[in-house]
Amino acid sequence: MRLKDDAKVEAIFNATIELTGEVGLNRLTMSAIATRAKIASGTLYIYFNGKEQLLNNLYKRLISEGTLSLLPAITHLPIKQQIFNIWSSVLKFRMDNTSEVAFMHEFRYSPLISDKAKEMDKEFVLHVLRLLNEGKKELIVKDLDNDVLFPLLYGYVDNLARHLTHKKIKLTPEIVRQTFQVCWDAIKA
Amino acid sequence: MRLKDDAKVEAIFNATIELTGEVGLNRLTMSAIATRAKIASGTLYIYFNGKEQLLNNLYKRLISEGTLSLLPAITHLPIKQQIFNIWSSVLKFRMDNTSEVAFMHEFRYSPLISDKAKEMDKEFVLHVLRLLNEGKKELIVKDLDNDVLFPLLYGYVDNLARHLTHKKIKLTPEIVRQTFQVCWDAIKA
DNA sequence: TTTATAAGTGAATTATAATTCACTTATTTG
DNA sequence: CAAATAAGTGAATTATAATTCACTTATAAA
Repeated sequence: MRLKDDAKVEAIFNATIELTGEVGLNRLTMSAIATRAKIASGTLYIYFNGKEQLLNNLYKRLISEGTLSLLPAITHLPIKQQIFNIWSSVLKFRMDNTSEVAFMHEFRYSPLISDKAKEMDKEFVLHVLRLLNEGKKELIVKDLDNDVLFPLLYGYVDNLARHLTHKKIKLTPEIVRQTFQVCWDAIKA
Repeated sequence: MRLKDDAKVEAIFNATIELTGEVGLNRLTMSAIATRAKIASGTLYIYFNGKEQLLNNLYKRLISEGTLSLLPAITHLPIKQQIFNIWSSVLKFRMDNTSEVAFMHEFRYSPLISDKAKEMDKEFVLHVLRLLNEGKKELIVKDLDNDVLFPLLYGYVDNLARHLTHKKIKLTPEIVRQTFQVCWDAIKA
């Protein structure tokens, strides 16, 4: 018997990301994915039950690469330092993987997304919320509800990366520094 | 002869907004729109050339309601006050019109959007950028590039409104105050 | 080697949804 | 009121894209 080919899954995922960037989720077709991945359309159904499953699997994979793997291993640094590290790596990831991020964004707000996929980044969010809470305990972060603080960090990084990418502005250490300063001023006590 | 019926356009727009919220742009069909608007599918094509035109027209209408009309008439207030007024009205608009905002968001990042529609909010953005520039001149706003400052305001309001809506948190004057304070601390010199 | 099994194929099928059009109806205007 | 014109209808058509399946190939295991 023959075994499934990991390289094919990669090719399928890459094709999906590329095509979504080019034509969007709406006009993304299974046959286009197959052609781009250099396989037959039927083969897609050997690897995935259908379009939704394919997209959800890709999304879950990207979320784990784009969030969990960015959490720093070292957790004994000062809070501000830890938040800076996360800010910096998330911003860098989003600037370095624009097609992937575009896919994630479009998919996240589409009705194709499954509940399970939606929950994938929960662990990452929880980590940041814990940091904010510790910061409040140490009196270095504003004593405001996380529902008010978290959207600032998330909304800013999301929009900033999109904006810089759109205007073809390269991410420099200076920009990382400046934007973190803006963030920190926003949330610091 | 018979005249076109403005109320029908309204019904079509409302149906489109509702349905997009329920099933998303992907599964939004012309027949569903027609049924919901209580008209025949063919009638849609009397009012619009097709799906793209319908969606783009709706988007343009919503943008002008959701941005330009929110710009304050009075322009002689202090910069900080003006920014607060805009912050407050944009946040309120976004919390009060969640279906419309969801449509706008999904459509904006879809490939169906026309270049002209994309430019609709330019005037609004320019107004805010002018305010930021004046703030810098008065030394009350950080002397950073607008490419760094603007995404904070836009990203935060966008994400905050979505987050509060999702968690069914009502917008109180206290939240408006707190979130503006966060913003202002972020951008103030 | 052989063979059993599952991957791989892509034309054909099926499903879905956009759009058209021959016809009916309402309303304006002379 | 009658005629003209454009709105309004929805079944039929057309377009598009998901999915299937009878068949071919590759390869792991005997």
